[in-house]
Amino acid sequence: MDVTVVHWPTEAERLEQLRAARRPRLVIVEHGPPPATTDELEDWLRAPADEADLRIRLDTLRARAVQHPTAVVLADGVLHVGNRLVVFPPIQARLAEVLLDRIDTVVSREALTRRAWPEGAPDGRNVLDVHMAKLRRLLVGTGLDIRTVHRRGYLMSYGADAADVDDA
Amino acid sequence: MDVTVVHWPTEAERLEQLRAARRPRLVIVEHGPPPATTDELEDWLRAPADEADLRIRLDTLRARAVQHPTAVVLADGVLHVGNRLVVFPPIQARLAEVLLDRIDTVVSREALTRRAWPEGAPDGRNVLDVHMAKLRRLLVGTGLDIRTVHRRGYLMSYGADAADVDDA
DNA sequence: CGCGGGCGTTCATGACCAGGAAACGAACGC
DNA sequence: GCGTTCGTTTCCTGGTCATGAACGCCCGCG
Repeated sequence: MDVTVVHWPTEAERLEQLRAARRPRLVIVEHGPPPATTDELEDWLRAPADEADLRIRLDTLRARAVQHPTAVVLADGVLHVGNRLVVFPPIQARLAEVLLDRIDTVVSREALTRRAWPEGAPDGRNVLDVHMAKLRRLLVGTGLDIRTVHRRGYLMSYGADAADVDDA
Repeated sequence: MDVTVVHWPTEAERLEQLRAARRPRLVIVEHGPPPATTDELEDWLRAPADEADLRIRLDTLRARAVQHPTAVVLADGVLHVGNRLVVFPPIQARLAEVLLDRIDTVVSREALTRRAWPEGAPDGRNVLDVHMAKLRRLLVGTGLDIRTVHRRGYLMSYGADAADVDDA
């Protein structure tokens, strides 16, 4: 997910497109007032832009974009986050599905169990825990994050994971 | 909800407080790199700040703060503040519910006790106090704040948390 | 037919959590 | 000051979760 630099007001139309696509963007304001928005994926700078400052604002935007990883698709045991692909074994895949589905809300262990083992769970007292642990490990680096809510279930959300920003 | 202007690095500590309280703030950078964050309630400018630009950035921050209502939703033991999620244990969750429900008004200890322990309170003379203390701790960083009103109960409101910043 | 990899399950152990109780100090209001 | 109310910390107990390691199963492959 990279940040686009766009000039204003010369490239107004391009800016429009970027906004619509919800892509992070930095506006270089050549003259006049900067374009108005409250979108946190947009920032601006005045025209003779200091190189270092520009880089800093770009970094911030990039970091924000990662925090809200626009895309999360899942199909066939494959999770797609940002530009990363993770492959899950069947059980973890089903768990991830439910959790994503109800992201930011608590999902009971019971619901999870039902989805993970549609035809009856095994009954080690502990199976779910183990699979959650494995799932967690598969998720590191994706910006996705599972918190456990004591005695109530689990909760998936976009993480304080501190995604590793590898820029080119 | 107003935006605070704070200088950097001179007032680093004050900035810390504002962040914790999740109050919108504009950092005036006197020298060196600006403080790092991805929080959309923070922005920065270099020191000889242009008056008009400053006003614009302030406006943006204010708009974000309103839009992104220091909002508070609660469901299932999860408190949603800004873009942050906090998970409460059952008793604190119920306490928080009542207090939020009647935000900015005093809630009697008695009412709190009833809600927290629907089927009869335990009777350490002191249980409620303890749980309030715990609740308070869970709330730091959310911008939410509990004041006690002697002999009458408790009162929840949005941060006086860092409102009056007069420290040594 | 034996091997190895991937996956699920089981087990053991230790960390962590919530709530209650008690203790002690601080703040309150007369 | 003084009794009372409130805040915070500490300890304790039952219970829940996390995690690594071992085990077994299925299946494809040489």
